[in-house]
Amino acid sequence: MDAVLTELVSSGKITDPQSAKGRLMRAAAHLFKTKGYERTTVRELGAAVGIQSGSLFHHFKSKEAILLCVMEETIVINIARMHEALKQANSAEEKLLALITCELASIHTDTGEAMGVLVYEWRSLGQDKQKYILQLRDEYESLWLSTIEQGKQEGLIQHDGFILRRLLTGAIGWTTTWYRPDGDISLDELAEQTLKLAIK
Amino acid sequence: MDAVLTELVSSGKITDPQSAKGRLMRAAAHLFKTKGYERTTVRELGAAVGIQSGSLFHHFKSKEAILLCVMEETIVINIARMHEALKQANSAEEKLLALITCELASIHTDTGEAMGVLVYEWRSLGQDKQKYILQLRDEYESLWLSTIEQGKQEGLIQHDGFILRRLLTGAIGWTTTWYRPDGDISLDELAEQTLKLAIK
DNA sequence: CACACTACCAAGCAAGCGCTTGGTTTACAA
DNA sequence: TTGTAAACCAAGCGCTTGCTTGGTAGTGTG
Repeated sequence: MDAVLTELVSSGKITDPQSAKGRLMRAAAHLFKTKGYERTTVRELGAAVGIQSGSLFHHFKSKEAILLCVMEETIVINIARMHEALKQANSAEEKLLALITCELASIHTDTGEAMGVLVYEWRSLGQDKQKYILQLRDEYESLWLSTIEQGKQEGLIQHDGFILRRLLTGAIGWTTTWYRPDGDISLDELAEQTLKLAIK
Repeated sequence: MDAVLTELVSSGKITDPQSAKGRLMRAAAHLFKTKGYERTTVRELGAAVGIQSGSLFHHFKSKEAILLCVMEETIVINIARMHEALKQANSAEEKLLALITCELASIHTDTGEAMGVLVYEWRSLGQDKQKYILQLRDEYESLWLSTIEQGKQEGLIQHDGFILRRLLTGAIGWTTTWYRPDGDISLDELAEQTLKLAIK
């Protein structure tokens, strides 16, 4: 558990991963990612943490609330980690690499399954919850856009900012389907290759 | 209906879009894309084409069979269109642009909804069907890889071929969530911008 | 006209779903 | 030791799901 995470837990902004609720959320993220939200039953969720299905509703008021909570906390964690990573970067190129590395890490380390759920299962939320999640991501996205804008001013980037960001979102997000961190190529190498899409 | 599509229909390789089955498949693609496969009921599918839910099973033996058929035919159509587009391209750069344009078109024209289903709903298929679909896409992918390889030999591309293809797959596929062909930027312009990810 | 075949309907079944309820155990503070 | 609240179980309710069944119009063929 890194420093950022510890801070978020002790300030009450996210659930302690050690707690019953936290373990349930990790199990839920795993099942939602591998089976999909709709195909995961509350009975499976209960069984995954060793309780009856009905007992889930002591912790969450509905199955959808579990999904929402998983998404919510993942965003909070990764925004915090992104801010932290940007602190140690100076030039636009360094910042861009930091953002890319951060986003790749969010997909391929501890929050990986939750991030997959965020990308693949947002339609399972009711419309108001979808808006709420989108709003949470806004802070995240504005960090990206301002960094890209800086890169354009430095002559590093030719693309339109919005378009480039969205193309990169897709490129990075898709790695969840094919990249394995324990394979031939390291996360940092993958980040370098991804950066080369934006600059040359 | 373009020439490629007409040929595929008359040779029996894909269902006539005018037929009852064809109309059902289009409606299914639409519902699966907007609501997701699991959240779409057979009653909705029936209602969408004006028949009872039970009558669906006269055309397909199961709901999953509808999903499979939608995916299958979309792949067949787009492989054919890709071959056609490559015929008119010579240099590696032209070929690459043709492939990108083709893939973008597959997502944003008539097969768009079915392509979205292909990307978002493959987990809803049983394992054997998943393998079958993956196998169908192999021909498609090998066209991409050989073109990228040609680009590398011409010094046009620096990236590793496999990695570049997968990054591009993600970048292009993700456009389904944000790009609208009737918006500010044309499909061809988007293709150009996408090409600039790979070459500079 | 008789026959066969395709396309459909009306009704409903068995199974599985999310969630509720009433009661019991556990943990810990007073 | 007692009181209280959190955490959980056992049972099952009401509803929806994919799919089946038995029967019926409509259409073309000999």
